[in-house]
Amino acid sequence: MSVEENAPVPQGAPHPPVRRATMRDVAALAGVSIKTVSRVINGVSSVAPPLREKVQQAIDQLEFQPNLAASNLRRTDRRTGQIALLLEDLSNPYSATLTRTIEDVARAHNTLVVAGSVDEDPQREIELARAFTQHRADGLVIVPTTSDQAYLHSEVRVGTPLVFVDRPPRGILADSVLSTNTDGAAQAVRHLVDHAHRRIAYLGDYSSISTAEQRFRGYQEEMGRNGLPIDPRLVRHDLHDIEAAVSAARELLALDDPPTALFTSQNLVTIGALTALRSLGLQHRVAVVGFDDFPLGDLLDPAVTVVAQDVPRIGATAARLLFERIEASDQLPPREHLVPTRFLVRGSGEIPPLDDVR
Amino acid sequence: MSVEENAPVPQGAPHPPVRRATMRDVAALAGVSIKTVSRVINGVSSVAPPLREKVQQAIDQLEFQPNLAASNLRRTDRRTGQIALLLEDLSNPYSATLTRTIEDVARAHNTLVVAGSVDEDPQREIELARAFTQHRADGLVIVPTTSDQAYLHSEVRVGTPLVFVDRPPRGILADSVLSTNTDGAAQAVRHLVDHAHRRIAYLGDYSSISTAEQRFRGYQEEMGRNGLPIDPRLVRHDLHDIEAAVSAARELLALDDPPTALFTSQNLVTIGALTALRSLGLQHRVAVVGFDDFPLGDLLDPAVTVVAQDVPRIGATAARLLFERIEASDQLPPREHLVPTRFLVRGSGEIPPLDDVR
DNA sequence: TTGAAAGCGTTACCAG
DNA sequence: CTGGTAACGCTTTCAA
Repeated sequence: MSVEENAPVPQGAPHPPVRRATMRDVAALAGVSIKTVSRVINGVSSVAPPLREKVQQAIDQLEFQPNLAASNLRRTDRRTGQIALLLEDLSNPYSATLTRTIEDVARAHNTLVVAGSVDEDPQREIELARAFTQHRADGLVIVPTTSDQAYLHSEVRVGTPLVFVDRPPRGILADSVLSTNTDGAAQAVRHLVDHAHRRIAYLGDYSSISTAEQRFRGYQEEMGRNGLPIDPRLVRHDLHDIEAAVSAARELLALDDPPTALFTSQNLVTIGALTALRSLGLQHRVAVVGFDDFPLGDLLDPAVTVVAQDVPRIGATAARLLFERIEASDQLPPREHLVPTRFLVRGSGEIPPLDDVR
Repeated sequence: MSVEENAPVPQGAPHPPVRRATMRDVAALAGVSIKTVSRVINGVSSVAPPLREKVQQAIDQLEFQPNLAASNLRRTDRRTGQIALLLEDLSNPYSATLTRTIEDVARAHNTLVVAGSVDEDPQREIELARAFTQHRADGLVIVPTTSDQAYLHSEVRVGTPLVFVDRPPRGILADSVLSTNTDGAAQAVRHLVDHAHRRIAYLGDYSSISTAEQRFRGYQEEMGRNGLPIDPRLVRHDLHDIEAAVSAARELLALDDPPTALFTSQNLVTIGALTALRSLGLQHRVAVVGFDDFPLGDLLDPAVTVVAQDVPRIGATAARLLFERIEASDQLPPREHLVPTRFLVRGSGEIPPLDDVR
């Protein structure tokens, strides 16, 4: 039954843990009213220095920590000091970087970040959004997976700030922050054309994803502008993971008339294509330009030429928009923000076409 | 006073947003008491079906969303349904994977995850911990940066579950989940020795970091066990970023009697060393074994042999320990959990030593 | 400058 | 099975 006498303090002591001190406890110990304690904690000026001193001592002695939830319940501004992020997958670099950038802005606004992974599962998106709503997050940043976000109708109605990232909202009007997907893809194709390629393959993610669709459009349009026909055998949609991309790339390269260059519309697809090329010993013979940068893209041999999304800027923009709405009184109409992609020339996109067999 | 009649609903409507419905509103509309609404929402069985039906209709009509903060304030179990993570940096793969794994466990416990980056700044750690505490997170997972966590004393006292990851707690007793750093480092060195290396350099992070210290110990001990002397010129501490590692590696390789193998004790240091080797054209001549895996480590040429931490298992273990304490009534004494590293042979660690000039 | 009372949205307790 | 009343920990309102 004895308590450890020397530090450190053990976790899970045999006794029921001590109750947290409340303002009432502090007030009692300091011999003042609860309201005075509140004033001291909130730094309201109108407290006489000696009183303030006594209260502060009581706070320190009791190791008092105010309960923000209780505080916010009564406060006029009704802010919980938390914003929520609905992400594709917290563990992928895009989501992780986005979260980090938003966190930095949030910190400046004295706000914490709660995040969840949706994993391209619409049901999960709805559940997560509901959970965040019931926790009364001050605002939501959403990388949507659902085809329609009308389920957020009631949140819009009560004025919860919403910012969509990567993919625009459907069924509701809200701010969004998007990359210039079509332009970026067109630039990639143009780069390959400028390097004398004519048989350029497209390897893309699920075509139901709006970004994939836009990137494919950029590919199509740029091919057209250069008078190049699109060989349907060189177009592969719906590649969502490395495995699928490896197989698709291998099949393309096994054609009688294989492509001399690959445009891969997404991170994992690029990695899959590179893996396939490497296994065939073709990594220095077939050109590759990928959409989305990835870690160590510059350490590979050849280094990978990519259309990089400016994720930090996307995150910062989204966070800025969100806090503008959280803190502003007058609400402006929703806007769509475009963040330009950056083209990073690093080697794989500058490989010349293999000599054709004519 | 008119409401938009057609979808989509605009964000930032000119009218002041509608007030959220409360249980009181639902009760009034359904013609029942607030308590009955509460029962319906919490799925308590003892509500007559017809009543339940009426209440449910009112809930749907008003788009009522319960306020969890208010609920938790009154509830006996006092859980907020949120756990907090104090991480090194949300955007690095270790932190991101850890977060994701913990999120998965948390989801099964109907709990959300709020996370923050400490950036190796002790002051930031303390501030973040205080913020999480004031939000009354149900438990904390901490990758500590401070040298002493006595500042968490009051949290331990009131029984907030705490789990330390990657580095053990100091100044308090709490659960921890650690990798087998010393063993893993020793295994790396042994591997190099088995491949006939004798001049093996150590490149490590800040020696103040306990994991770096342990990994260095593993290096020392294994060198000793093999009767190999440690040349102080081949030991470089306090390399915390890629830049520093590049410089250090270049210096080592410029020695009259350079190392034939490098053991790098951390992610960024490994990348720096590889960068230096590549720039010198030595990537196929000098062996490298790194601690910590990194994305695409298997796509480089040569692929990188590493001692990989099992981050998913670390995260799952930490989350499991946390929820055991959150949900258990009887508290066991804190434990230290060791998660074994995995040795991944991929190429860079199997390069034989260059012929010495004797 | 200080404090008493009411209230935030919900659940606990105990009658009916 | 249902509801009234008190209470959670804090801020607001208003009076002293």
